[in-house]
Amino acid sequence: MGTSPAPDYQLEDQVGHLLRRAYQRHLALFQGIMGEDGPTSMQFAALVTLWRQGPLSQNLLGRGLAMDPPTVKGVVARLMARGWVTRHRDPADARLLRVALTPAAEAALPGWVEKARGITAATLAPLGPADAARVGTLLRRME
Amino acid sequence: MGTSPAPDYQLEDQVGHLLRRAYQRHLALFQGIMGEDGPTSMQFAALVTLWRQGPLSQNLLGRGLAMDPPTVKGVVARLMARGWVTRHRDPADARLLRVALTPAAEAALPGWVEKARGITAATLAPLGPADAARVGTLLRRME
DNA sequence: TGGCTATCGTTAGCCTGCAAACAATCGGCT
DNA sequence: AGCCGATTGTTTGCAGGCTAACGATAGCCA
Repeated sequence: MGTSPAPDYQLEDQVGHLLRRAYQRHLALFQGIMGEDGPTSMQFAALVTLWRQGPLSQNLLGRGLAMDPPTVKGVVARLMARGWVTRHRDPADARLLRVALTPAAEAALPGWVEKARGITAATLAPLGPADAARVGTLLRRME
Repeated sequence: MGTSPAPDYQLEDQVGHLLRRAYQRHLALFQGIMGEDGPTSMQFAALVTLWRQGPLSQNLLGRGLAMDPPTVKGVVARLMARGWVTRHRDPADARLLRVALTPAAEAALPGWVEKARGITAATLAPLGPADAARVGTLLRRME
């Protein structure tokens, strides 16, 4: 006679589970719309950040994206391998690695941003415009 | 003269980014409250599901948790290593691997569920009760 | 019976994420 | 000059997550 399962703890009702599921669906939409040749979700986030802010140190880039150093390193390495980013030591401060977009990435970014708008729209599609705005506000307060 | 960055595409406003950040914060709270000796987020989800539903095949367990087969395999392997779960071939259907809780896990589960309630509360703490309910409803519609 | 198809699980390979320990560099302060 | 603390990046090791390709079993149906 083990303890009986807590009858009022429903996994499917927990915020954590709901957040994971919603993010999971978003990532699937991202990959589907961006396609094989496009960047992954985090790769795109890094590229857009570099586009808007110009070359950044690995560390600063990571901070803007809420990624810890080992993760940034991996993402940047894959961006380099794909030819979308270069990495050089900062001459003024030898600790920094300046990450910069390549021309290829700059050329592709406008198209990717358009797709990204579609991805956001698809993620929010089940909600009306008013609820889409609401969920944005609420999630921002939960960060 | 590269194309100028899309001025109205703000990464921080995209649902995907907000979902990731909120989930990230939730996981940090989970780990902090559950502690070193407790299960991880997904390990706990698996254990609770087995508690409520009884022994399940690996596949069914994964379906209940929205995990694909390779991921389930890893989670179950770690649960076995921690002594919280056993795994046996189903005598009636040789394809199935029946996963079942150990007495150790059953004994610990009530305490873990209590902590899990605290984790949900902590995740939703920035919101009032009304907004907490709202975000649940909205996320469920986005799944 | 024999074969077809569906289901279940595994492997390999890739990507994201975290903590902890470590090396290198910089800046300031003595 | 010399030291110390802060910052930056790396490595290692672990956990989760996906696709694609593959073997084994079960169930059905000709």
